[in-house]
Amino acid sequence: MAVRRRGKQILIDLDKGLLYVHLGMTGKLLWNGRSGKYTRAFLEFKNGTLLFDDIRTFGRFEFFSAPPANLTNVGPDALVVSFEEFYSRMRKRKGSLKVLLLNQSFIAGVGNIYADEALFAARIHPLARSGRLSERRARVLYESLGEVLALAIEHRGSSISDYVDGAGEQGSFQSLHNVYGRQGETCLRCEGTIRRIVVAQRGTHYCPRCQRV
DNA sequence: CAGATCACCTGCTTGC
DNA sequence: TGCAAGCAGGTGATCT
Repeated sequence: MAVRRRGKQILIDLDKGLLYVHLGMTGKLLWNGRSGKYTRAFLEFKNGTLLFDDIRTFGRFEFFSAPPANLTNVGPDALVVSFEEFYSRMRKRKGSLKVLLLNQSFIAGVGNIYADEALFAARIHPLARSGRLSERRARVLYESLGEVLALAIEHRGSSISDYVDGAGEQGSFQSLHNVYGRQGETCLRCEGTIRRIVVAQRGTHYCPRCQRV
């Protein structure tokens, strides 16, 4: 049984078929866990049971005996993509950078918090046009994104409320947020005040003073 | 086909 | 105190 990941997608190869899992916002996998109010699905194996719990039901837990070819129709993983590919594909886009970073077909694995944090680290305005970013600034963004994601993984992500993962642990990256959720507070890098706007239906946080278009 | 908008769902927070 | 309204977010459907 091989377990793979691409972006936010978890793919588990079974003897016959494929299990596709997406945790959405609040999903978690439990091995031999106790089923409860939020257990949405389970799969029994010879040596145990895989449970899928999900409070907000944004996740997916699907078994395919014959997986469709386009099941993983997402771009290269954000931690794997080369700068050359990142930049050349970015240049062809006309929309804003925030939207592009969230687009899983561009690169896979970046969520709302990490898009805001990466743009802040790179000093780039979330509404900056993707196709107009200089190569030098694109490289800063690329490196910032890698650093933000690596640090977040090291801290087991950002836990909302009292959410715990399948191992019963909380993430702690939320205490390291430099811009996400800090609207109205002073920028940690300059004298600006963090602003919150809505982009692509998502809360977007940035410093209007040190993040340039 | 790229981009924009809406809907889905549930627990927590806010306001009266 | 209690209850209603507002909010959060990943993605897929739908429309332009």
